[in-house]
Amino acid sequence: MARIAYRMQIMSEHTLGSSHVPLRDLVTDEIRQRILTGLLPPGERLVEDRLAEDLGVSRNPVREAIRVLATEGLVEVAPRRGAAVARPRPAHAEELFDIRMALEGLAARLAARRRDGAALARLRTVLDDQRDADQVGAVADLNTRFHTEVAAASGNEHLHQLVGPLLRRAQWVFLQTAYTRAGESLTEHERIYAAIAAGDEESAQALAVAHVAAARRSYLSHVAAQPAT
Amino acid sequence: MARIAYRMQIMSEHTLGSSHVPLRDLVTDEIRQRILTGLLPPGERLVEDRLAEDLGVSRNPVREAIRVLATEGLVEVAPRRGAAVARPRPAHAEELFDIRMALEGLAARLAARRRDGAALARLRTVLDDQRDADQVGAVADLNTRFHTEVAAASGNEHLHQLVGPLLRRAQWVFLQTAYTRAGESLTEHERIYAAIAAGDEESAQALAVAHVAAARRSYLSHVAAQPAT
DNA sequence: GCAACGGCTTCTGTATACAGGATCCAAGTG
DNA sequence: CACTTGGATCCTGTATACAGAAGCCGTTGC
Repeated sequence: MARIAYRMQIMSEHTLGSSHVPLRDLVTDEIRQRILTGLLPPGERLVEDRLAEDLGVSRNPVREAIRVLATEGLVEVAPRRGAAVARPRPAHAEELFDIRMALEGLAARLAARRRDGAALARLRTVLDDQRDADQVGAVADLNTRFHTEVAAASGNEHLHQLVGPLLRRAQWVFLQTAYTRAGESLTEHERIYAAIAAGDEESAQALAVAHVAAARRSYLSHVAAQPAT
Repeated sequence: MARIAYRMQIMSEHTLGSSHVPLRDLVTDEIRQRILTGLLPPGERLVEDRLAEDLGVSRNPVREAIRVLATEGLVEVAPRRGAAVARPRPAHAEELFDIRMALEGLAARLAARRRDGAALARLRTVLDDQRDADQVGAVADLNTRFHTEVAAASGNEHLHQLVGPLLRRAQWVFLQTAYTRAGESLTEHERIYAAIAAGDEESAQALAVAHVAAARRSYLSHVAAQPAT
């Protein structure tokens, strides 16, 4: 309750009272964040009343948020039995990697073709932040952020819209296995950035695909070494 | 109103009273269908009260349906100003083609790798239906259906889940330009099917990509010849 | 004649209310 | 001892209610 109310406050101050972000959106973000950070673990039931009371709102915004999160794939709903945080199965991680290679490769290529100045600047900023980051949570967020920005830099709105949820799910799956790969990630990101900035479509795509493929290999050996928790 | 109630009836009979499909899902399907068939044209405002009365339900299921359709990208919502059927911009069509080439290429490859018997049988059925279809609406639906089934045959759940909405949007954009490409489509589908059935990953992917690329070229020349309606 | 202002209408955002299915526990029965 | 059965409880699905923002329209002042 306090939390949402607080953020609402911040929002309205920040936007000079113009925008009036609907509660439902704040609720959606909040629940998503709780899932992504592991505060709501996989399998946890999302009881509408409890969430509503916890966030200090009525059930309606919570319900709408749950529908949205369900179409994003973060929660699973069973009719008349309610929603629960989705349980990522091992196969899901592999599936995600396949898709990410295809889409992020495309995104990098399009970004290189486009070479949009503002987008490149944002990428540069993320990379600098990534270099300075040291907290585990921040590292993961910035990693996701970089990939998101590449998708944005592609100029393909749909692609950006698709990659967003995909990356969130990937980050979440990683979270479940307490796995990161910070060092290599940064240098590979730098290479991808360089290729995009140089307008080298071919390299950009190849590097992006290789980057995801490397993450996949690393991830697979990680889960193999440390099986089901 | 009658419509939804009727479908509810059918549903509950069909499933022997076990499933009890929530109204919200029926409402979602109904509105989506109305958008996809053009009954609700782009830009049309989705006034909750009117939809609710029209479908014989209250506003809540309608609201939840709108949120879902919004995350699918079929409707656009402006805070405090309500939802409207999305307006596809020309650039969107191109964006969709890029993404479809990447994802459907991947899907065809994975399907060829997998060669699942049941999935192949479903594909075969769709192709046979497609050969017999003659009504414009049916042709478009079956075309979409084939692509969806390929995604399903990939065995990659996420991919299937991603490609579904994508195809719906593509079909819808096509609808706006009153464009189809039935003949070529069928023969190309047959080739893709053959490659998948033969387990030829490389060909399957190449053919799928070429198929979408051909559709793109054809579409672009079509809209060039017959500009903005 | 035109622009600013104020009230009205419409619609969204949010809360509350109520009905009925799902689940669980306990007691009874074979 | 396992298995069913009845009821109580929890929770979802759906409807209704109400407050306040956005847009519209007529009016008023210049």
